[in-house]
Amino acid sequence: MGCKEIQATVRQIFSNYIEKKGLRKTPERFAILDEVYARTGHFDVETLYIQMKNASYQVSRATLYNTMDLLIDCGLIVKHQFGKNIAQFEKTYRCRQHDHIICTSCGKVEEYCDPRVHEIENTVAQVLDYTITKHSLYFYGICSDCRKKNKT
Amino acid sequence: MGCKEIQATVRQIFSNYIEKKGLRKTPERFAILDEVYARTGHFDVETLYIQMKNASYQVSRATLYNTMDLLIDCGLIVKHQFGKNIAQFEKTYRCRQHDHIICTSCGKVEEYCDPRVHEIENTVAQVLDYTITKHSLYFYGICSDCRKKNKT
DNA sequence: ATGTCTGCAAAGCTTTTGCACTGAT
DNA sequence: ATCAGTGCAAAAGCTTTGCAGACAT
Repeated sequence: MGCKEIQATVRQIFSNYIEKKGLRKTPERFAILDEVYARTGHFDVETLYIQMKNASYQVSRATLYNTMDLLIDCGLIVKHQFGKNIAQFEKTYRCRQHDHIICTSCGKVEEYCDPRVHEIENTVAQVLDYTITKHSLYFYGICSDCRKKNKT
Repeated sequence: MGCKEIQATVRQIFSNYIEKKGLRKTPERFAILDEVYARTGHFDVETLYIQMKNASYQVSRATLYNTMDLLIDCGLIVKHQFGKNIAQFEKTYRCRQHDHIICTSCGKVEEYCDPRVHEIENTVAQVLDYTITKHSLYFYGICSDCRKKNKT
């Protein structure tokens, strides 16, 4: 599936969601969705704002925050708080579900996937009687590069 | 081990830390430590500030934030970001290590402990070559109470 | 005595809100 | 023609910072 097809598909998902919720299909909302899906990796609202200001489409911060909430609600993006006060976002469609490890020395973020996370999720859901909708798992530590540098 | 003994012990830990770092043993720092360890559960800086203002000891927000950083650094408290922008803190000494599940409907926070988290940690550390110092794991969902209410 | 720590207030940053205008339905 | 959505700017809320005075060493 190429970039164009993914764009078309997520637009369709978003479109269905908007209809279902009885909201309006504004050009801003789809422009933001495109911009989000053109990005790779993590980003924050301010970065997206600057980028869209400089590029073809102008949007306000208010609309960006509003649309982020919609995209989260329909599952097209996820929101992270990597220990800072700046929320980081990440697209999810056609992206393998994964968790993150952050190097506290250089700030590098890497991804991994371990099926045991879901096993734990199932156990916790059963024991505490929750309907779990999402999880967030982060490991923090020192990456091998930083370990070497510190020894020098 | 009673409350008094815990207070004495954590004061000693903090005292050693301050000496090792070449910092000063100010009354404010120990007053904040006491207050933190007198609390149960999670709290934010503003709550602590109000409480200390109303109680025997007056401290500034600046000192509170400063001291929180020290207490985190010496491992006497941990900092959480439960998806909001308000940092939540929690004491750690003599507290069983645990993770959290948050009800997205009523905001209730419950705790659980699953040994498989450490197994995942070990695997990730080995595969990606990190020295992992901490992790944060949160599940989000709907608790049984809220599920019942929504059906009414 | 020295220089770190404190308190206060101001500033900084991200996010939210109020309001008038715009545009999707 | 409605009224939800947008943009702008102001406000809000948590956290950090600058600076003068206080006090631990």
